[in-house]
Amino acid sequence: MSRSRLHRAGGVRNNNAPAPVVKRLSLYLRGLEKLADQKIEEVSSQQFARSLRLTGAQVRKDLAYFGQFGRRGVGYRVGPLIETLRHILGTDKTWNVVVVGAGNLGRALLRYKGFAKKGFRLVAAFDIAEAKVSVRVGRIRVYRLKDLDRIVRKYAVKLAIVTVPAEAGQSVTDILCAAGVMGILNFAPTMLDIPDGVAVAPVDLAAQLEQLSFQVAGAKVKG
Amino acid sequence: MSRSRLHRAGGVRNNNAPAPVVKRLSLYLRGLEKLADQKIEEVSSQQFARSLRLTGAQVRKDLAYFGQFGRRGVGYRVGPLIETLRHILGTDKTWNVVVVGAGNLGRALLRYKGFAKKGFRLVAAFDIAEAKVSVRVGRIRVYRLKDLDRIVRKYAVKLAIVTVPAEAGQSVTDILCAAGVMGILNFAPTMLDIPDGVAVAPVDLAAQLEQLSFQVAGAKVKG
DNA sequence: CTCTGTGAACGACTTCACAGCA
DNA sequence: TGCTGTGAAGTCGTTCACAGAG
Repeated sequence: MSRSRLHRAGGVRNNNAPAPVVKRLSLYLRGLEKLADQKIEEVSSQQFARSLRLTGAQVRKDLAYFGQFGRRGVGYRVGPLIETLRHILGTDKTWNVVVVGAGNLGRALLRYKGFAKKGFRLVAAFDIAEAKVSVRVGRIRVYRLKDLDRIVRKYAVKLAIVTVPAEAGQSVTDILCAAGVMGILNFAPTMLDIPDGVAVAPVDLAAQLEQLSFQVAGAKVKG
Repeated sequence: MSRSRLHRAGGVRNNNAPAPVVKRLSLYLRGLEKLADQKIEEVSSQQFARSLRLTGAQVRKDLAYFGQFGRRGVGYRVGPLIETLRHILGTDKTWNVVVVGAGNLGRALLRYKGFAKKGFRLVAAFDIAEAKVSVRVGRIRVYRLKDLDRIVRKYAVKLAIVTVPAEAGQSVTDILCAAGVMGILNFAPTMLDIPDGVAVAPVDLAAQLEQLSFQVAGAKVKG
């Protein structure tokens, strides 16, 4: 394909890329942002891949799922590619996000600065414990669960972070989905039943440690 | 293989299973623990798989990487399989773990009860900020970074959780590896250089939200 | 008959290798 | 020459389907 209209327009293809590719897009974006901090304006797939412990071919093929962003003989322009990836990932616009569960983890996430830099704005938190309700964590207020529907609609919230105990995970999820939330970052160590069209990203911290345990204990067997 | 010595001894094969299989092992363990809570003692691969949104064949094949644990015509015994999976994952013994970085996230993890249930004991935390040093978070004390080597050796710590800013990730990692840590759960949004034999599990929370953003924004295009 | 364990078939992702453009 | 974009080849994981045990 030579100098397609798509390329000139800066358009983005979406040939339903495999999930692993989309996962790496986030990694690429982070890597590119680091290069931009270093005032590096151009990078070849090879150079860039090395810093991520991948291969140039993989970077090129991954990006090619979405369009033609490189320049032959040169490489990729860092700034424009950052813009493009943000557009693909949908983070060129700001997302309002709520946190359900104002326990230790929930409060820590409410204070975490990293989300804002990536285009996510935490707008409210929710908890069932009266003691936690109405207080502020950082700038964000903790509401009663019964206010969830109202607030989610008011701020057009599409993404939620769930940090409640496993037992409460499903009921909270039902409330979120009913209110129109379309994506859930789930820290509750339980499987959530969700309607079609809603996405869940599970994060099981204990399971992550288990994986390390396996690798460390297993290495002993081999070596 | 019929009634092998391996099976009767309750031994565990390790035919270097693929990473996705090992990842699911943690999921299986969680699911089985839930069944055990419900006093369910036996389960077929089919039944079990349904609750995890997988197929029976996949569950059977995954487990078969490590041995023969089922009974034909019956299914799997929940209790013994839990023991087996813990043994495979290395969590039948307790691991001492340290947390480096006593910011919001680090402190939240220090208070998180879920680790203990899975065989991980947090023994100490570390931070560079003098204001955070010497205080206790829950039962765990926060030490100066210069005490890390001593403490890690004293408690034979092999696993660490890193919750420092991206810029500090690498230097903290070097100190951990020098002290003998073999596995790092990394919340710092940066790529860590580690010696051979050391394992890293990266957890990029902002990237997880990006994945949801992609799915939610992308769904709009299709539907 | 039920359900496991497992080769064989299939499909998905990655790597290779090179044509084509700058 | 240098580097991208991409079919073709190869590898890895999943699903199928059935023999065999209980």
